[in-house]
Amino acid sequence: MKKQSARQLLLDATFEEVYTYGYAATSVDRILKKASVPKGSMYHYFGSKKALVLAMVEERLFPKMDEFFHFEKHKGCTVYESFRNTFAAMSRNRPLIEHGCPLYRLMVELSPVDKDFDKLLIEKYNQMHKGIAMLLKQGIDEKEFDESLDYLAFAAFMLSSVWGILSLSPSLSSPKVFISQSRFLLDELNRYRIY
Amino acid sequence: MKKQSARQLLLDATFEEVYTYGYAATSVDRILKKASVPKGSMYHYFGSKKALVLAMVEERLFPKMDEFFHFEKHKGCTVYESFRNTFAAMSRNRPLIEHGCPLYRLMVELSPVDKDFDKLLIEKYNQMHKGIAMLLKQGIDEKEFDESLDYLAFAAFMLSSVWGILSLSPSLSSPKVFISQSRFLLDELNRYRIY
DNA sequence: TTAGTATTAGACTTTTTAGTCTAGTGAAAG
DNA sequence: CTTTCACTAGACTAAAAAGTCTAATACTAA
Repeated sequence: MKKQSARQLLLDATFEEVYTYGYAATSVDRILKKASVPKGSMYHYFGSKKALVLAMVEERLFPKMDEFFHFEKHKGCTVYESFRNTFAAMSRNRPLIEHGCPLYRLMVELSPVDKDFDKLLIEKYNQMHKGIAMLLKQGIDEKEFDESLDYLAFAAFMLSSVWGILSLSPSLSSPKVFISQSRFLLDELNRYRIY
Repeated sequence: MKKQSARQLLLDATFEEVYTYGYAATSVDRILKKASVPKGSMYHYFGSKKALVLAMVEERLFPKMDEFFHFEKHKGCTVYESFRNTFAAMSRNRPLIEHGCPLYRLMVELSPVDKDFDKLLIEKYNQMHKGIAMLLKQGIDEKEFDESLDYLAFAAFMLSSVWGILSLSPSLSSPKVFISQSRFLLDELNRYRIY
């Protein structure tokens, strides 16, 4: 399928540019140059800069999120251990540690000023929140965690905290810092474990 | 001193525009219109858009931060209670809950791409981190908290988490959500209390 | 091969951007 | 009163922005 090649190149370049510079500071011309695609092609596939970036969010950013954040019970692990493993994997993910969470960065920039972006980004937020919450709930159901754990609230807290840590200035961010800070989340979760 | 009035109006308008739209999406012309100040005056006081915003950060945003985040031991309170009070006060601060932390939002947008902004914002980060850490340290010294509390790491975690919570999409943010999520930070701190 | 559609190409337009320039105004000091 | 200088005023410029347009080209199916 060579037919989609220009479209795919555009989405790839758009992800990189927006991840680096943010939405407002990204220019269509720079995307075209990076993708080596002429303007006519871009406006053939996408109606506007905004439409291009919205498509990029769905087709590049969301899948990338599923790669970064993997909240499922790992084989032969408790729920607690699964979170521990996931955090450890995140700390080893260079782009994530260095550039922060692409979804959250876009949310910080655009959610307050654009309801189309807000709606789309919140869809993914809800999905992730639900994923984490269900995993915590599973831990409660399987008597790993105490019933007093407010799994919905804690899932939201985990998301906020992790995004907060990841999206600090690159000068403040490193695998070690991520491990050190995320440990407090694990410790807090550990409070609810039943021995 | 009427002499400084145009300058002050510019800084006020710049804070509002940048807090709302971010740096890249803020235009000098809109600032001038909002402040009702002609262009000549602006370029008399400030050499460029960037210089204007850097001045705004120092003269408006930083003082605002000291207002929002008040990490000192409150009179007649334990350190734990002081944090609890500060969080409660933050949850009642409308602009903070609705628009997020202005420093963090700017850090997310600019730290990765502009070292002048990064340097300035990190200065404030370090100051706040130190303030929180010293307060925790005081709690350890006064036997309120166990020595095992890594006060530097926990102070960093608190900052990241609070910023993460505050700067979520406005659709996800509310006083209740802030209280519910920040409670986990207090619970975690509570683990280290000596009774 | 050919007709028809999808894609490419990039010059062009319009709007907006940051920033410049020069003439003027007003207050304060001599 | 007058000189001086900080400040005002906004028209102007140049660059960059998003988006349009038309003609050429490459596929694809008949």
